[in-house]
Amino acid sequence: MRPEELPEIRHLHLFRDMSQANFETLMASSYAQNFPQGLEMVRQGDPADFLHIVLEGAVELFAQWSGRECTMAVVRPVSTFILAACIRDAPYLMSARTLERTRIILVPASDLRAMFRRDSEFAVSVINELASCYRSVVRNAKTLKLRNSRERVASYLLRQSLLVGGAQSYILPVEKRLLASYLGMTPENMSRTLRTLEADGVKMDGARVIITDREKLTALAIPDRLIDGPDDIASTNGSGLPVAE
Amino acid sequence: MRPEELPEIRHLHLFRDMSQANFETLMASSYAQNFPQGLEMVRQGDPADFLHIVLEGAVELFAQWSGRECTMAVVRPVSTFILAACIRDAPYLMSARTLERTRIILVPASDLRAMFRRDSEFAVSVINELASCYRSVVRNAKTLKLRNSRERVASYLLRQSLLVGGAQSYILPVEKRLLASYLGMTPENMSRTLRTLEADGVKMDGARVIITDREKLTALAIPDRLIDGPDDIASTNGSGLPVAE
DNA sequence: CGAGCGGTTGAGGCATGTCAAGAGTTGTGG
DNA sequence: CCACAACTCTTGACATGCCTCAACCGCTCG
Repeated sequence: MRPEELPEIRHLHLFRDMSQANFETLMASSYAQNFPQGLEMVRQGDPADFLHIVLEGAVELFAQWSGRECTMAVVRPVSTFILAACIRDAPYLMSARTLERTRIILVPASDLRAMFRRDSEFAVSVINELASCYRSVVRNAKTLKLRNSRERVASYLLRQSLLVGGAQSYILPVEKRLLASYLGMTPENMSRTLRTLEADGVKMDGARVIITDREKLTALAIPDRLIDGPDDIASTNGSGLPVAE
Repeated sequence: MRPEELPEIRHLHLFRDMSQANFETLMASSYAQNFPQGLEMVRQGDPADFLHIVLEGAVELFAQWSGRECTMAVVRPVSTFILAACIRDAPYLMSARTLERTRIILVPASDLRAMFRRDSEFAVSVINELASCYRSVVRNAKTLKLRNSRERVASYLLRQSLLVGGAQSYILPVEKRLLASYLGMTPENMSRTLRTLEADGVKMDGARVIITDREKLTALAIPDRLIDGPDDIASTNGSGLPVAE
């Protein structure tokens, strides 16, 4: 692990409040690894041996069942993932693959579990992290059950705009097919939906989103702080897809 | 609060490992309340002032958006709910209403937050509880995105059978319309789906479920431990709908 | 006994998925 | 540098899953 990386990790809410000595202990047993693009680094069902910290690149978390597959989240630097599985000492519920060349820090789950028993500040950080992540997934479930696909797309596009400072135009942070899977629809349906949304105040130009009538788009998306944020810790990471650990 | 209720609460994983003195302190600042059937006791968006412990009755957690509404979970004794909101000192993401006459213990959120900073055993319990709940919701999201409504019904019916000891016949723990909402479908669609499932090894007689061909039903449901369990702590409570806090 | 509610059934329509084909883009190896 | 392969994205045609609206049954409870 490069010395200049330690402050980046230390800066995470999860590691910010623990003692310096304990942080160093935890990092001493961890190690870095680089993965090429498109590599499945975690397979759902495997025992959760390591907390993963993304330092560079991007990781897709996805789930599989009966030959089907769907994107659950995208994790970008600097964030952690699969904390809950590590804590429960249970199998991963999701698989992970790299979307780009990616650099990861692996923190042994057993050391992690030992550490929050020793360092009560760290325990409090873990509690806050898990509570935030829990709320993110609940929000996700709400949008899936309460909004149709058209509304999900609209609210995603609007929310992304706010995340980049309310910009009238921005570039999608992920491929459309991945976004479609994340939003629970097929790429074809997504493509058609984007076309019809031109009548509702948003237009695409390749991967560029152009909001032509924010009021109209807002009327369709009906943003709700109990679904779309404002976010708790850790749910924004640049991909627009909340971190699910 | 009745003295005989304390051991029931103490028995929960969440409160099992803290010191007796601290448990008593926490309970001393809590109080019981009885609600009639059909009362909305928590409204989404309200500040989370109390952790709720269900001692008797049943509580539905549901979410609303733009005039629509869906059931997120049902909580039965003895369980807690809305832990995460209390920890984050954030607004409730879900509303709650009683399905029956219900007795609840209210634990002030501020005392709760103070307590896990003082009692490190309690902090570890909170961590485990949150991690379990997180995993429950992820499972929930997986079933919503990976299975169609027919498969969700089939796997629910099969899973319930296992929860009551692999019984060939059992009574639905909740009304069908509520179950439909929980599974993300309309009551009409649920009714029709149950009818067609007769060809797949399960038959209804009112609220009674009769499994006529377990193998056939299993082939349709394709149970998966990464979606359907085996459960972590706290996800089984008799309703068959995982507790979402 | 009648109102209200849960459940069921039918008819019809819309939303979404599936299959297929083609355009555009990217990456790779000759 | 170009040709080709692989992939994303788009579009069309079609099938179907699911919802909506409406009516009716049966039960419960005031």
